[in-house]
Amino acid sequence: MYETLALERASTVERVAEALRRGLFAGDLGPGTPLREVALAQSLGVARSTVREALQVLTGEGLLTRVPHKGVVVTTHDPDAVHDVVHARTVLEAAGVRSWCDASAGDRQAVRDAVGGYESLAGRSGTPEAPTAQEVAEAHLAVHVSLVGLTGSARLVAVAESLAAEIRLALAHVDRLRDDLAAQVAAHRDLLVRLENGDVDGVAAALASHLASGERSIREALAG
Amino acid sequence: MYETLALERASTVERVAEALRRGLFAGDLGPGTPLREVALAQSLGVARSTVREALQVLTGEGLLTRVPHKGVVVTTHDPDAVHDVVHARTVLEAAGVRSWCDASAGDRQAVRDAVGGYESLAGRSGTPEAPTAQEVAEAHLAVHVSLVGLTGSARLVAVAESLAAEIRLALAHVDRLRDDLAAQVAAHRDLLVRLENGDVDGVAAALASHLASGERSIREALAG
DNA sequence: GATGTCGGGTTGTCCGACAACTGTACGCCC
DNA sequence: GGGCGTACAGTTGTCGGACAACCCGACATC
Repeated sequence: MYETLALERASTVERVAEALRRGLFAGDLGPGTPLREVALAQSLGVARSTVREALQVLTGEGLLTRVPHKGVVVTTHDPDAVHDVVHARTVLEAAGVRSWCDASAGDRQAVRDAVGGYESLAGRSGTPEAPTAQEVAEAHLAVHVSLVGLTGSARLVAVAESLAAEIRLALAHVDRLRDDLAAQVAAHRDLLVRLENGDVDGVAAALASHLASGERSIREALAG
Repeated sequence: MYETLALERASTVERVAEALRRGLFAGDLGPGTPLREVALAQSLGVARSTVREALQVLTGEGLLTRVPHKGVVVTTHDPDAVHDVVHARTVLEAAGVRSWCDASAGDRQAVRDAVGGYESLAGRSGTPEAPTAQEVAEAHLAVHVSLVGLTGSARLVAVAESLAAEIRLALAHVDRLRDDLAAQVAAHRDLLVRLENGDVDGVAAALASHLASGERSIREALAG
């Protein structure tokens, strides 16, 4: 009984971390921006120790970088780091695709749902309730994470989400993927169709090139 | 000039975290053991806030688990968690093995060195300077991590190390792998030989069964 | 037996303080 | 002018203490 009940009590640390995350993804806090502990504590109305804990949480997630005795700054992504993240995602998602046949029905359905969500979001573009760039990026990344979910490993999914967060951070400032949104969605739907048909190797290859092209556009955006 | 110079200044937080890690891996702190902040602060001679930061670091690494308003305890591994970790490692190491041909010479050499280190350590067994169980486990895990290194992704290596740490924790209390140390070493040497011969698929399969058997012995040890 | 109350122990958060460290600016000397 | 030592302001790293919120078990009550 009462299985569906739950209550969320966010600690102050978690609320501070969440506020910073919002600022990060919204682009208010660009890469390299230093985060001063006292200033944050004052403007948020919390103690410095609380801010420190929140900063440490985000540092653990790779969003911030701590330099001893100098402070915490928003992580900057050099091309090598971008490549590393994309490479890691390629490995994880390829592993997920390869286990499509062995995956549980629920995990497979999660992929279908994620693609469907991406589609329906894109379908709203141009209407009064057009999705924001952030929502689109979110839905897009959800598709990719759901592929990793096919491995059935909660830990790998957590890693994939962490990697996605890093990429999202790099994209927060350079979002110009919307020009070909329809094509993007179609490409992902195509991947799913081929998966359902058992074309595992083909999907893996297509995925690799999809991610590589994504990496290129991020690099260009960072360089420009 | 001076490229080889370096100096390590460990912060107090890091020293506390390291001390706790030692206790964890040595088996002094069994799964489920609660870690009281004030008591730790007193016995280590540091402030409570410092202990809190160290605990948060280890919590981020998955070694400890924080329960709100109740405290931090040593993470306990149910069979599902063990399976998840082993499964994740299988995926990562298989990915590494598959990229043997594309890997850099340095990464390949790292595998050879790791296997060599494992062998030389095992060769000392029975002599006056016999290796401790902990050293053996360390060398064994180093081999597996080096396989992930073949992917060339620093982030995946970091994940592999974190997973290895979790397993090492589960093994800290149930170490009875030494009975067949020579066979273990030989099996890993065999993997390397087959890799050098290009038998990628064979190695991947052997690796999977090796990890699965490792999982079995951990499960048995946990159940017993 | 279910419910209400109380008290001890622990965490969550805040505050204030100070040493250690970093980067910069200034003055000095060769 | 360039190298060197020093002083200074800003920031982090660590400390100690304080108190409310909270969890849990024991006890009393209905």
